[in-house]
Amino acid sequence: MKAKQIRQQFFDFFQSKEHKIVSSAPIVNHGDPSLLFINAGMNPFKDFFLGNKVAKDSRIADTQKCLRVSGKHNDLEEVGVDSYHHTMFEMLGNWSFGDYFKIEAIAWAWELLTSVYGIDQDRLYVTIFEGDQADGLAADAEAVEEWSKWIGKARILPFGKKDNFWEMGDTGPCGPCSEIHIDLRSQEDRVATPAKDLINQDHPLVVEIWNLVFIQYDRKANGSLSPLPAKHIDTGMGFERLCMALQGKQSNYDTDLFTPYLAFLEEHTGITYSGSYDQDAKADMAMRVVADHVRAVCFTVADGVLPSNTGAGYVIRRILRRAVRYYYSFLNTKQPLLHLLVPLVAESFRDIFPEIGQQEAFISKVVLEEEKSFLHTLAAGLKRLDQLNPTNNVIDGAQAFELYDTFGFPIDLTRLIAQEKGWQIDQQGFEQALSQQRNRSKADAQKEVGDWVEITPKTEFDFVGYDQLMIQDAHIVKYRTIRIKNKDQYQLVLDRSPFYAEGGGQIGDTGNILIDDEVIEVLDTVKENDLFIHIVDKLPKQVEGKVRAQVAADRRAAIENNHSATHLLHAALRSVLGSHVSQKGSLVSDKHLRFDFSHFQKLTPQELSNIEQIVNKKIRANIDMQEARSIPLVEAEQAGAMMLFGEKYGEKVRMITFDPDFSRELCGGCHVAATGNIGFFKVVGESAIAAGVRRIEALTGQAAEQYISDQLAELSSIKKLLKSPTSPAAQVSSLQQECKQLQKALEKSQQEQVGGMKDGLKQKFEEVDGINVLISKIEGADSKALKQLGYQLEKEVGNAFIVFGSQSSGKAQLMVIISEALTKSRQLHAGNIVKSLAKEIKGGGGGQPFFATAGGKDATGLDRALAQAKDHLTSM
RNA sequence: GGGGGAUUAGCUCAGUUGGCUAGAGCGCCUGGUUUGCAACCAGGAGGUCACCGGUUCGAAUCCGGUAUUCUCCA
Repeated sequence: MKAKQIRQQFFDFFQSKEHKIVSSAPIVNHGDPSLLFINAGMNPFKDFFLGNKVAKDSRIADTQKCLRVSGKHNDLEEVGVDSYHHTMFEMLGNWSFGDYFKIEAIAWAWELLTSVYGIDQDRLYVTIFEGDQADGLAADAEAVEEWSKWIGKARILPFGKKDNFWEMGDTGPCGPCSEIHIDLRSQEDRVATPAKDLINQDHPLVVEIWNLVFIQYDRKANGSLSPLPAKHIDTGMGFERLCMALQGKQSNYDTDLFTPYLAFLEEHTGITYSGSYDQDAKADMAMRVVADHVRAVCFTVADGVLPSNTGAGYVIRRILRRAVRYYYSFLNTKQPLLHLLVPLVAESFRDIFPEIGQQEAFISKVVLEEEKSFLHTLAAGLKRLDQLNPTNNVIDGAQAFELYDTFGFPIDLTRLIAQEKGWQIDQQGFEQALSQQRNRSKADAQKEVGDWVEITPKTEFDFVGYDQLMIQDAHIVKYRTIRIKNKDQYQLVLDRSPFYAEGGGQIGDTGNILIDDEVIEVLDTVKENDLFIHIVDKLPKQVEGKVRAQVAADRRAAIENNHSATHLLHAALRSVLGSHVSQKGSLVSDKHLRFDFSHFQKLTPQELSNIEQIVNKKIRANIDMQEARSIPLVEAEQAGAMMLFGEKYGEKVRMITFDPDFSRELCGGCHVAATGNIGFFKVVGESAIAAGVRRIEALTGQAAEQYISDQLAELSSIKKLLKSPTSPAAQVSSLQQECKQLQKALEKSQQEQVGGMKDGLKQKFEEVDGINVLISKIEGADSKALKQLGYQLEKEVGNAFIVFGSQSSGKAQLMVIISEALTKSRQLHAGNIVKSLAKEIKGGGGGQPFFATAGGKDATGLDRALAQAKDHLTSM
């Protein structure tokens, strides 16, 4: 059975059990710094379990794109080594939010696996929670009872808290779970070792395929458990493993989810994939690494993360580079390879995750550029490594670390090449350097977070800033002090607030809070989960009672101008450049706006001016803003709103429209009431920021006006200077040419001058002891010209000993030039001579045997110095 | 956010502890040669050594700052 069918059957089955089939949430977790990527199927539904939100449908099933690569679940270095670890994987799940519980969850799981998928019942085992004394929990008898209806008691195995009790965090919903394991070993192996001894032992063929979590308790802050009023089901089935089981394979990589990539790699590299998991089967491992990583990279890029050097982007970069490292080292490939696999990924997921295919060209480009850049990094590192000359054949830790840290050259590659050269690496030194770097970064990031001081117990917070900029009746909910880099920062939370917290690219509001005649400045507003935090300059003396909260109105108006203009720009870009344009980033401040979008070429001046014209036209049309503040996602979708990175199920969204036929976007930010407020829009910059991503910077309103008048002022002052009111550009161009000609003429004239002087000086040479000697004081020559003069004289006269003295602005200078042959035959050293002479002018100097200079403060000594010069010659 | 690099001709890069008039390959221009692929020979143009400041007799080179960029860590 093909993977595609397996997935479809899962959906069909749960649909028949009245589940709503929803699409996967984006793999990238925008806006939650504590979790960069979705790493489990239940992630997008967290709020339903926590009770923060109520699900519209109480039964849901889906397949969720997941990425496990950082944080608690760090599988990256495992991937490729074994048959079942992945960076990106799909998690099938069915969910009950306060609806059905263990009876149905267990019965349906069994039905799907055995009746629909036809898995041999003999190969299945289930585990249940055995209870925990510390928590005062008995074994999960209910689960045992339900399982007993379907499977023999001997195959229901109890396990402890570690394997069979699931908790989301330190507090909150949790409960026992029950896992279904499958034994895929051969008949002989099954006879030799009973499966029950291998469960939860990391055996590649005795694996968990489905975890049913029964959420029935609430973990309190004091560690105790209390029963939840509404019980939930949360299940997760690893799709790749399921395919392995149903396709009768021994490895996830042998399923049709991965074989297309392996086949392509075989053909492209000429190396045969043998499916070995032996430590030395490096090529096999490398192929698995590439096959796995290309999926992860495609999915994350499609969901809006680009390789970069921070945050989520850095994780993507590391995955991509790991793939390059492996094909570079073990597949004998030194050219970009990964991007060639992108079309295969797009094809493989066309029906279920169309976002890959929709952005195929873009993803390929991003991957290719990143590959190129890393291959370049590798080449530079190799060169550097080649120049290394280790003592005792050991590369010391600092050097290895420098390669890694500064030049991005992977340590395992260093090790590999070192081995080939018969060198070793001081591993300990490397680790030490690495941990020093970690500590530095940690020390920097350290901040002391003080406890919240609660004033008004409140869990709901209202943002009223869409409609009001000032309210009189807010209350302080809590406040705290945070110490960052030895500076105190004060944070305040209000029950209601007109202050917009930084998010969605829009910066946070500033303003003030008035309490009891005390004015507190609000320096910034930020969001922590759903909490709006006002960063203030001091803590109020009086914390109880009503406070007045007032947003700085002019600044906010400027922000709104820029935000609405961003929407108009986005729409204009799509109409001028095409619908492949999608937002890759955005910054909206009071000063300007910045919009990053996918597009492959530099915008022509014509395109830019078209875009400006469209935006300004829409501004002049003074279109009213239409706001749908809280509508279901589907409704927005049907209305044709532009979706950025996809949204997750169940979210209520806010839709902002400026003319239903022009701009309609999901957006949580602040906007003008009508586009006329924006006044004027002006693009001030267009540039590339990454492969396939361009950035437009623009100004609106007063800032745009100011920009234009500054430019015009500059132009008019240029015109004034040129005394040419009509065509300053032509004037400048002709001036440039004239300047160049003059420079050439000047150069020529200087050369002639030096030439003339040279002829005169040539006559002054006298022969001393078979050497052509010239000792002369030259007035008003700068050192560069003097040097040039000296060199030319030496060249033309030959066998020469030349000493020049000169002075300018009270300072004296000496220069000694000796023909190279003389420095050898007569043991003359210009540097030593000039040093000695320099004493007369109270200065110092030096140089090489054939050329040296010295400078001094005492110009009166110049004559004495020159007189002495000859002595140095004769005394030799 | 913190650490470490880099920035030299149109492009890719050399430039040793500060010391000759800053080089190479490719590309470009001129002439020659040649009906053979990224051909060969001779000559030539092209550089504010990222920018600003400092140290020094002397700075591409050392020091400080700024900008851009790469890289590792968080």
